[in-house]
Amino acid sequence: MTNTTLKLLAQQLQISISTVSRALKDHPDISAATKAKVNALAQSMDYEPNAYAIQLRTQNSKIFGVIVPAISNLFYDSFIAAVEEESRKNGYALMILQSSNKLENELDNLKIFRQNRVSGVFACLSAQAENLETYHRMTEKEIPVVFFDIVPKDNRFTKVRMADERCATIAAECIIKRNSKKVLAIFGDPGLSISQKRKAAFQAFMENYAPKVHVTYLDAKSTDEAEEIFRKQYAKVQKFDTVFAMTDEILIGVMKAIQALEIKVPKQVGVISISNGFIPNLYHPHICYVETSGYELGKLAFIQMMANLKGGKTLTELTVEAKYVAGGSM
Amino acid sequence: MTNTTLKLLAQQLQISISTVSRALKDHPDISAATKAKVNALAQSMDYEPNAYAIQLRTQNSKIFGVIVPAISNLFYDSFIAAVEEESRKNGYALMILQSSNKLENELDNLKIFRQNRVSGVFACLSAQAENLETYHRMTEKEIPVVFFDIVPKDNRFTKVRMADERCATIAAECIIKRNSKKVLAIFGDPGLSISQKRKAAFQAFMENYAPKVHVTYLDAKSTDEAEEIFRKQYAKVQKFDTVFAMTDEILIGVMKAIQALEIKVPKQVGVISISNGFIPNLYHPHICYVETSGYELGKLAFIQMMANLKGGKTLTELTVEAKYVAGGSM
DNA sequence: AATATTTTCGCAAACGTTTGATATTGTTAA
DNA sequence: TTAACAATATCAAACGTTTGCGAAAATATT
Repeated sequence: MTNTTLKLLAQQLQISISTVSRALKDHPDISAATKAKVNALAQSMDYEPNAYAIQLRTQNSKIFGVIVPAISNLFYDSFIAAVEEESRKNGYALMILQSSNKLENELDNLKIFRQNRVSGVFACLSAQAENLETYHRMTEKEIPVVFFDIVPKDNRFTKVRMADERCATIAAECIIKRNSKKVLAIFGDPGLSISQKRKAAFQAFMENYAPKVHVTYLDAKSTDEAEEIFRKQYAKVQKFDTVFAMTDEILIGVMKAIQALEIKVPKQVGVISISNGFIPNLYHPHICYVETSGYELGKLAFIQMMANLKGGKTLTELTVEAKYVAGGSM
Repeated sequence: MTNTTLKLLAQQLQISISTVSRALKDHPDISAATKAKVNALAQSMDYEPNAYAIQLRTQNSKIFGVIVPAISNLFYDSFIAAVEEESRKNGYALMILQSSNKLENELDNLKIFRQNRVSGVFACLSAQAENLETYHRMTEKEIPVVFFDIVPKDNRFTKVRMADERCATIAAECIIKRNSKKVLAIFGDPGLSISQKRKAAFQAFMENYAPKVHVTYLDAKSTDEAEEIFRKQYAKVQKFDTVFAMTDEILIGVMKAIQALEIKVPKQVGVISISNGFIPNLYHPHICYVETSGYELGKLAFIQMMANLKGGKTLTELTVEAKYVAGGSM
C-alpha cells in the first residue's frame, strides 16, 4: 500500500504540487476555494506529510535526543516525563537512548543523534571519563547540548542540575537541629562530581556550625555496600544516632540493615536522605528527605534548550532549588 | 557550520558521488585504493550520513515507535530497556512517547509515528476505549504493530503479554504449600481485566486444591487503601497468617502497615506478591514474589516485531511465563 | 592483434517536500 | 483601451542519498 503524497493529491485535483503544499499550510497566496478542495481530499486519502522529506528540505528534524544512564530510574524517568511533556507542546518528539553508564554506548547514541540530525541533545554524562570532544563537535555544528544532573566542569556548555550543595546543607541543618551527637554520613561514588560537591558542602556546614558533632564520612557505590557499611558501623561500641544517605540507592541499603537489625526509627536512629520522594515514602515511618525533583529539572532543561535554540548562546549553569520534606524519621 | 556530505567528499577527491557512496559501504565494484582514500577523507571530515536522506531514498526509517501509558513506571521502563537493548543491536533506534492513559495523546503519538514513517510500533493500549481503527490503518500501510501488556481482544493483531492467570496460580500454590490456614488476598482495581483474571485464577485454584483454607478476598485501588485493609483485617480476632498482594502498589501499602504494627515477617505473617522484583527486594527479609518481568516481555515483543518485519504475518498472542522468586517472607 | 571479458567508475533519476522566481489570470485606475 | 496591479497558481531547483544502467579502462582470451 503506497503512501499518499503531495504529488498524488496534485494529480487527482489537476493542480500543481506547490499549490497543494501551500494550500495545506494555509498560505495566503492560495484561494479559499482551492484550500477547501485540497484539504478535503487530503483528509479522505489520509495524507500524512513525510517527516523525512521535510527534514531534508528544511534541515530541521524537530526531534530532541535524550541520553540517560538508565531509563529504569526513578529520578531520570521523571526528568524524561517532564521533557516529553514540554516537547510535545512545542511540536517536538523525543528520541531516548540509554548509556547504561558506558562510554561506548554514549558514543553510539551520539552518533545516532547526529545521523538523525536531532535539533538538540539533553545529556546526562555517564559515570566514566568525560568525552567532551564529541559534544563539542555537536555544538560546533549548531546542535545545542543541555547537560543535566551529571554535568561536565567545562563552562562552555549549558548545564542544569540540582542544587547539590544546597541539598547537603539542608540535610546537615536538620541533623544539627535534631541535636545529633554522632552521625554516619554515607555518600555515593567518590568519582562523581555530584558526590564530591555534596560531601564538601555537608562537611563544611557541619564543621562550621556544629564542630563538636562527630561525623563519620564513608562512600558506598551500591545498595549492598551501603548496607554493609551501616552494619559495620552500627556494630561499634559508640553507636551513631543519625544516618544520612546521599541517594536512594544508599537509603535502600541503610533501610535493609535497619529492618534486619530491628532498629527503631527514629528512636534509636534518625534517618535523612536526598531523594525525589518515592523511596522514602515506602517505609514506616516515612523517611525525612531533601527533595530533588527530576520533574522540575526537566522543565528547566527544556527552557534552557529553547533559549539555546532561539537566541544565541546561554552558557550558564542553572540549578533547581531543593526543599526539605519532613517524615517521621528524625 | 555546514555538514559534510557525499557531494563534498566527491568534490574533494575529484570523483563521483556514487563512487563515494559505494566506497563507503564497501561495494565490490570499487577498488581497494579508492575505498581507502574515501574512507580516510570521510573520517577526517567526520562525515555522518544523513538519516533523513537515506530514509527518503530507501523508505526505511530504522526507527521503532513505543507507546506506554507512563515512562515513570517500574514495569514499563524495564520493558523499554529490553526493547531498546535489542533495537540497538539491530541498528534500530527508539522513539518513545507516553499516552498518560489518554486517548487523545495516544492518537497524537500515532500521528507522529506515521509522519516519521517508523518501521514498527510497540503499543500498550491506554485504559480508555480501544481505538483500533487507527492501528488497523497502520498495519494496512505495512507498519507492523505489536501490542504488549494491555492488549486488544481483536485477534488480527500481534500481541504479547504476561501470563496473568498463571501468576496468580503460582502464588496460590505457594500459599498452600506453606500450610496457611487463613489468607488475606488483596487484588487491584476490579474494573481492570487484569485484576479479574488474576482473581478468578487464584480463587479457582484455591477452591480446587485447598478448599478448607479460609481466604478473604478484597480489592484496593491504591497503596493507602491496601494499608487500610490490612490494618482492619489484622485487628480482627482470628488473624490471617498469610497475605497476598496482587501488585507493587498493594504490597507497598501492606508493608507500611506491617512496619507500623511491628509485625514479624514471616513468623507472624507470610507475604507474597506479584511484581517485577524491585519493590520486594527493598525490604528485609526480601518478599517472595511471582516475577512478571517487563524485561522478558520486551525481549519477546522485539522477537515478534522482527518476525513481523521479516516474514509475513504472525498474528498470535504470546505470553511470557511467570516464575516464583523466593525471598524470606514465606 | 583483434576481440571478449572483467574491473572500476560515472550518469542520472528518484524519494517527497519547500520556496523563490515566474507566469497566468482577472481587476482597477488612468 | 491600455498600463498597472493584485490575486492566484505553476516551474524548477534544492535537500543528501541510493542504485540501475551504461561507459571507459584494464586485463584476459583467442
